[in-house]
Amino acid sequence: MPELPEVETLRQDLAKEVVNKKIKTVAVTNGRSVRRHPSAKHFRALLEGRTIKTVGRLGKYLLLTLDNKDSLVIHLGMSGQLIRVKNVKEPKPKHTHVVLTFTQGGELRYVDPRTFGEMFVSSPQTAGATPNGSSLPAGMASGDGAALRRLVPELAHLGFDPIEDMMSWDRFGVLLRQRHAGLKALLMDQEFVSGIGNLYSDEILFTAGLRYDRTSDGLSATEIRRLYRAMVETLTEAIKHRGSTLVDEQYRDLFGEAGDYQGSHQVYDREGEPCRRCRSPIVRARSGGRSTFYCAHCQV
DNA sequence: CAAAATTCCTGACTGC
DNA sequence: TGCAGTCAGGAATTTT
Repeated sequence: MPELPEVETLRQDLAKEVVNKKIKTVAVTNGRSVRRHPSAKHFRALLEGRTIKTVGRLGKYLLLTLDNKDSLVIHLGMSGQLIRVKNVKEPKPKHTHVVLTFTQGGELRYVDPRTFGEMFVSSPQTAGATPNGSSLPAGMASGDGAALRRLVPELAHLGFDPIEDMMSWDRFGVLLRQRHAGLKALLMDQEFVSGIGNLYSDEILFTAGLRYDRTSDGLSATEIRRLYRAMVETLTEAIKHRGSTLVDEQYRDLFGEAGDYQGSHQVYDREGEPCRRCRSPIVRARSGGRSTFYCAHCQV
């Protein structure tokens, strides 16, 4: 399941591949993937003829801004893939639901077996709640979280982006103490911090040396600092490795290549295997309906 | 058959 | 009693 590092990898590649490309046609073969729109025709009409200007990201959402200030928003859900194809003749994989064909230079395909993901076009002006409708800052390549949020009112509820929106440990501590939630649940709460899912929350908590069920308002100053550092470092490292592709998972980058970070996993999906730090077996627990992996010795 | 995990929704429970 | 926050559980989904 693509989380922040996988989505960021996609963003970087999309920025090189589709910026300044003009969308000639849009084919929707599964309406569920564009379910926010009244119809597939509506979705198509908003995209055809538009040119992609920038590629941003907020949490797990990709934002392709268009030349008319609308944004094509993409969330991959659990099994979504974006594939850049130069040769339009290439056979379409099963579960290809949306295809954007460019005027010159191939197409962008959206593939999503489980259809939890979605695409939609957002208009800053019509969606209201944007008093001054200020336009896109020139030269914005990746995400200025505040600017992106202004552009896409549908994403206004998302919490800060841990990579784009840096903050002090003090500030992070204030946010933690405003809540009284289990650390894992909080890290996965997209309204608190956006982009972290089951895999990376486990990895971050291992690196921080904190158990998943510690409460957010019960951390010492040192622990707060460790958690913040672990969050930024883990995600940054995973981005360097172009994300995680699990054995049974279907995350692939824009060109169909696997990520490389799975080999660095400390706890995720390692039940019973020795902790890389202390050799004691990794424990699997259940939290919020999800599998949780941790080291009972290293994480306190 | 169960498990995997995303967002959204609802109902239950807790503390003040 | 009510309210806000937290949390568990279910739906939608397909593959292994």
